[in-house]
Amino acid sequence: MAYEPTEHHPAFEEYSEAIFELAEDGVPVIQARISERLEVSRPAVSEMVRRMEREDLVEVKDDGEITLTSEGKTLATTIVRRHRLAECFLTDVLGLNWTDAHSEAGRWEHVISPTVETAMLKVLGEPQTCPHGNPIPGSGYKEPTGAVVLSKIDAGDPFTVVRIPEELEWEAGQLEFLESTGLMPGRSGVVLSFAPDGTATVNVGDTPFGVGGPTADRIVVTPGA
Amino acid sequence: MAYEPTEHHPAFEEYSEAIFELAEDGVPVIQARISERLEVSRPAVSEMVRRMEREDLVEVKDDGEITLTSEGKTLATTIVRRHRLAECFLTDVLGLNWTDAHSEAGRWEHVISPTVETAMLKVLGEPQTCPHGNPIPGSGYKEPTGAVVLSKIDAGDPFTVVRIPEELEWEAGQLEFLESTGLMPGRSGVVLSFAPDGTATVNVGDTPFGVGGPTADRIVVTPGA
DNA sequence: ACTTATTGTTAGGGCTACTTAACATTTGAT
DNA sequence: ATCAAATGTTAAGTAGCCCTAACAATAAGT
Repeated sequence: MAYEPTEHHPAFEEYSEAIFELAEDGVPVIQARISERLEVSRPAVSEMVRRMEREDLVEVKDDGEITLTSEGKTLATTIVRRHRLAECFLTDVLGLNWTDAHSEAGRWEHVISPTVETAMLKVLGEPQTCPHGNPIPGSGYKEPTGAVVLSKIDAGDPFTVVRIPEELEWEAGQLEFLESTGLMPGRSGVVLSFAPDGTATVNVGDTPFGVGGPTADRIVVTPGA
Repeated sequence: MAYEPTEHHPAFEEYSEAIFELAEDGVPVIQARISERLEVSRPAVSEMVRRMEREDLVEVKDDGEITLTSEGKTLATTIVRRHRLAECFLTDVLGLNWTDAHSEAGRWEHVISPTVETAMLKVLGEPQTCPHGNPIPGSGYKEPTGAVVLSKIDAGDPFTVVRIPEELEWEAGQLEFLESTGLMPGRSGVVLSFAPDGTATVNVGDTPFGVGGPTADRIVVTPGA
């Protein structure tokens, strides 16, 4: 019981998070992209953006680009931090797999209080990234220098996975696939070849497998083993 | 993100839980009591009860008594189980105090999935009660024979705390008080005296303290140390 | 018996967050 | 330059869950 609402409406949390992550992924932050990511209609986004503007969470530039205000950024980083912390917690403490952890964290992020957040940080030993390698805001994490996307690695060269951007986590089956192949942060492998359509063939374990062009364009790696 | 709704509306979860716990506490389950516990207006309860009746979660007897259908009972015990499991988890794994654990669990109960529930049970070693001593539905817990309320213990006699009913957990400051005095499940003490108004003076540690009549009427104990 | 308190219901709203349909505008491609 | 695609907005409506005000019925107290 005690269905205590959070300081901000859950929808505001959700939209702020989406805006933050789109920017993080290098996607232009416009209403249409938010509509796609949250799977809501464009009018719904239009209305929410207006409300968030009124509440001083976002600003809309003349060209339609949406940016978070400092208040909006605070909200967004709080939710993203809780999301990624929850993912760590769910995998490390509760033993969930990558995929489940991601979807569960999507609900947990809205109910984690400052008290619990602190307790989780302590139990986990102040992690700096989520299990997919994405930085936990406020942890002081610095992405390794020389990080590039997988598709930039030359055929024949080795690489080490840095992170799976949030954008890919949303594609159905993507996390399952990456987890099953072992293409996960910290793992090293070799790019065997590239097909004309951009598909990469890589090897991080026993068996080579193909990674689609758009996916290889997003996965962040460092050159070398 | 991924603000996935649970199978049932959160409000249905909340109402089912309230109904279950009122019955558990021996309070007649009528709309007025639900209204008080959930702190919503009577018309709101009236409407929700009608909707839950339509959805086959509850039945309303001629005298106004509300009972859960088997479907309603399933929902209620699920939520109560998750609530109490979360309380165990929050205190044992994350180190929260009694009071915080109770209010946090009020939100957690709505986001815990079957997968997480199973994982928590495993990590906690299949607990049978929450930190306040209330049974976790499905755990097979049996209340000790001879359990009575504190006010039934004779002055001068020893007792051991069994549980703090859910009803008391909702009173502001109650859990803080009980935790600070050490009047918690498993702890033993002695009833020193009863005042004419029912107030009990008890000792479970160094310093005797008073427990109000209505509270003493609810706390469940077993006679003996 | 009469008054008061308790309980449930109607009626009339409100707010949030969503939907579809329709339209206007902008952008891009050829 | 033109046609199509992409984008944002209005309008109108829905569902969920809540509110106050007002009223009717029942239960209880003196």
